[in-house]
Amino acid sequence: MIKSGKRSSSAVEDYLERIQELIDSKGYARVVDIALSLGISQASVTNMVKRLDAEGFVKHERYRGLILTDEGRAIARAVIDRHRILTEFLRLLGISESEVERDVEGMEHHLSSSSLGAIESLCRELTSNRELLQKVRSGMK
Amino acid sequence: MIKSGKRSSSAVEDYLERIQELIDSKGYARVVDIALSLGISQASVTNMVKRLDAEGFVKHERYRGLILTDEGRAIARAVIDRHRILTEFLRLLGISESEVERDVEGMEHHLSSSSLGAIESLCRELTSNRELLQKVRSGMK
DNA sequence: TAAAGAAATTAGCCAAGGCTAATTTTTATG
DNA sequence: CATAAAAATTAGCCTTGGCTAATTTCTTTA
Ligand SMILES: [Mn+2]
Ligand SMILES: [Mn+2]
Ligand SMILES: [Mn+2]
Ligand SMILES: [Mn+2]
Repeated sequence: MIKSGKRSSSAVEDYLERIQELIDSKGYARVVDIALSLGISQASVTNMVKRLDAEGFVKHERYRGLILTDEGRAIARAVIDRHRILTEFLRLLGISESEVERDVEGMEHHLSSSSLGAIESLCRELTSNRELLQKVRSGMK
Repeated sequence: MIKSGKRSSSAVEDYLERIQELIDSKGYARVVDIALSLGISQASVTNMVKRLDAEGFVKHERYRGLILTDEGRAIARAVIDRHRILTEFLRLLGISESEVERDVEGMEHHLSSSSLGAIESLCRELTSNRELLQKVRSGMK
């Protein structure tokens, strides 16, 4: 029996995604780093961390550190995956880096795993078939 | 000189999209119809209509009707376009209708026109090349 | 080891976008 | 044309997720 897990908001997903990325790259995620890298205030991060703890996505010790629960990590990994695939997809299509970032950061919260799988398959095809890729790229206004 | 027009929220875009669709299909958009078809209360619609009027997206006469301004119509048309292309794209990939609807309704607010053009081109290619489409579809888990 | 500085938290505020209940206005109908 | 029903609005509430300013706790350093 798998617990269903209610849909997380885009904001919650962005926090979990960034927390996991910080842990992957520096080994820990401090409030100040989360704030800096998401471009929001430390106070806002403290509030959200309290919420993420209450909802069981992180374990938080006041004035100390922060770790992800299994559930929080699962959500973070899923978001990071969607981010990665969507980025690969739009880059393949020749979209400018700044537009890729903006589009992906929004779309990553609205992609079912079916759609993700389909786009993944499409990326594989576009990568292995450069002629196709050229054709698609040349068909854009 | 083209007025830049600040980014509209997803909620604003959903309202304008639906208002335009109602006008296209029945000739007018009443508060009660907007509420019914978006699945929200009439009171919430009245509030938003007031906001859309204040921001110049619709012209509203109290207890009377509602029309879109040029700016409102332009936004509505753009959202409807993104909705249509994304729907075509995910359907081509074989995603179930209910997932298509959910994904599209969210993603349509986060797609630059570059990305839209690229996906449009991709749809043309997938439509005219059934062998490619089969290959992509069979590559999905 | 006492300050100073950095990090975290709290308090209090705001806007967006929902809701229900009550009221007002318009429309339809006997 | 009076009244009932439908539509629209208002009033008042709530949650989410931001903000700044003030305060508290931890860490570094002279
Ligand atoms: Mn995001
Ligand atoms: Mn992301
Ligand atoms: Mn939508
Ligand atoms: Mn739509």
